Amino acid sequence: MRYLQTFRLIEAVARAGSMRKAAEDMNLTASALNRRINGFEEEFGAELFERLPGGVRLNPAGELLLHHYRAMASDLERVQGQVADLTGERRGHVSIACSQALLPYFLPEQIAIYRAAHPGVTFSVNVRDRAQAEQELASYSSDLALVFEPIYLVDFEVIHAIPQTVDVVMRSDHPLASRDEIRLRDCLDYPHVAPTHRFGVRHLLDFAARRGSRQVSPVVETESFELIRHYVLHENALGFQIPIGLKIPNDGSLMFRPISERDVPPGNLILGQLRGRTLPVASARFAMQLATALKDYQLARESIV
Amino acid sequence: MRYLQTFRLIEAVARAGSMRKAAEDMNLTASALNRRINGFEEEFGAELFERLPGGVRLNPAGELLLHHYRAMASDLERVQGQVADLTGERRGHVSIACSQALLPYFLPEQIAIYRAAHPGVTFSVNVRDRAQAEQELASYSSDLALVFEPIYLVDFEVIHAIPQTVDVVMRSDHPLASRDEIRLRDCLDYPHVAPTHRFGVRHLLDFAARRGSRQVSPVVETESFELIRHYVLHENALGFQIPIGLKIPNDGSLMFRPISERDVPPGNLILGQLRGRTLPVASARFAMQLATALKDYQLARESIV
DNA sequence: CGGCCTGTTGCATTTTTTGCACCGCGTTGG
DNA sequence: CCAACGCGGTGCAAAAAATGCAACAGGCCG
Repeated sequence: MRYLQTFRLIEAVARAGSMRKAAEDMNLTASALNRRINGFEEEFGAELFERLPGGVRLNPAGELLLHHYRAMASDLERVQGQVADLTGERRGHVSIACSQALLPYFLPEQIAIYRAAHPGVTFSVNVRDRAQAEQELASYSSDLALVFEPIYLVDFEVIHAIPQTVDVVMRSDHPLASRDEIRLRDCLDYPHVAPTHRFGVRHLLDFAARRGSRQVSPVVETESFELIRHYVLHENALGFQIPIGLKIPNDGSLMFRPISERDVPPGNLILGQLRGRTLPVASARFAMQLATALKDYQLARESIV
Repeated sequence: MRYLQTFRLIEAVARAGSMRKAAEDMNLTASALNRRINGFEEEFGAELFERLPGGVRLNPAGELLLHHYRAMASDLERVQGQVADLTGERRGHVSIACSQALLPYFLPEQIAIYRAAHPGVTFSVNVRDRAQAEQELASYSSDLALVFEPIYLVDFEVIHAIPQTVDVVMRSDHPLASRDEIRLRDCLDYPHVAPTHRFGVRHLLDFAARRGSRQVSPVVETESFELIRHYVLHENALGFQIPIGLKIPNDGSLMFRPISERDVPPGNLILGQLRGRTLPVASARFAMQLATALKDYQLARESIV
């Protein structure tokens, strides 16, 4: 939409922190950009940027306007999707911010199912930790968030939630593999590999360990759950992950078991969106599919247990 | 905002039903307008109008887009209001759709109170019946609605409600003036003046009369409550009105008494807005003031009775 | 059929936007 | 301490976009 160009320029300036840099990014002369910004500010009735020596920065008015623009642009996309629906074929784009655990099995399968029914719909999958995911929603960068143990913010609206235990991942020949019930203290006695504090799994572990006057002291600390899963095969250490990100490999080399709920209570895997926002049709439908799939997943697990 | 001009043109075309008429309204040539519309349709990816012989009409896609525009324009105004707040002085505009009963006393007083505190805020007061008022909200033509007995629609969100009896308005020398309790059947035996069916008062009267196998048969039927109040002075007939629109005149010529609640149950005077909409600051604050004033008004009446 | 209204298009004109060169200013670094 | 650098802002001419005017094609009505 050409008429939104000014807003895109404002956004670029805000991002670059400098008119000249933004001008280069947007393939424009600094002077042209400068005049558009000044012109808009005059028309709008207020300055949008603080002019600092060395660049510019959004002032509160600019923040407000930029937020309005993002909300509006997102709503326009929704309308375009609805119109595309009207004309027959289903097009659109779904952007989702999610935790790492969803990457190996759950999300790829769900996206494939959706795209089989609606080939015109494209996807963006952004891997974000629980704090980033909600900012992602607030800035309209993602339509949906599927996150383990998010830090609840006011703007976060829960669509669906399922509990997830924290599981121990280990080699089949690990001493703990034969235990009926795995206690946290047993895990901490063996070498273990854990995610960093940014992740919900670690948060639950730390909390539970402190309660038992113990401490999580990983031999390897990482931001990658994929690394955790592979590392335990080498050192025969323990890893931690939520079950939705786990699947017993065919060769039986790896196995996983929940930590006793007496020690570590289950966390929540939560599907959410920005509060009060009307999602584009494609995203709204995908959200419904995810909610159903999560529900089915939970029912299946309960019936096994 | 100059960049919204295309949308304003689209709205004008939709309103006029013809590009040439709209072009005249907007001080443009038909050719220029035509090209802007066609250009936008191409950019948008869908036609907005059905081309009929004799003019154009919005198609569903156009309806959707126009609704998006109105919502967006209203949100932009909200942002401008917030920015004005930021820079110190409170500016803004409040538009309210209301029933006639609010015109003589309640609304003028409330607006004056608000403007005394915030001289920068201007007002639009649109008199609408209970059906129109909600369409007024849905098209973003009014921020607030204050209506007696509205027909609830899905898009209507109640901010505050107070009950209002249906009162009889009469001259002090009317035979019913001395009665302790006024029954509906007594009223219907005397010549009476009533509003048309569009109004909540009449709706309640009709309903109550049917229940008693009677019928409202006014000697004068009108859309103006002001006329009702003045007419009863001449013929010495009975009029009907809700108490918030009534005040005993100094000369004591006119008086009013509620109809027994056994016959006509009280209706609701309801302050509402469009569901889910974030109101501009000025409107939101005025709504809060109105809600408080309505509450106080109700408390004051209850303490008298 | 002819008048009348509709949306649409080619072309000249006007208005707006852009690019280039330059200014003034504050920070930075030799 | 002064020169170099990067910043936002401005005057002016060129480029681009929007507009007005006139004319065209097509449906409707008397």
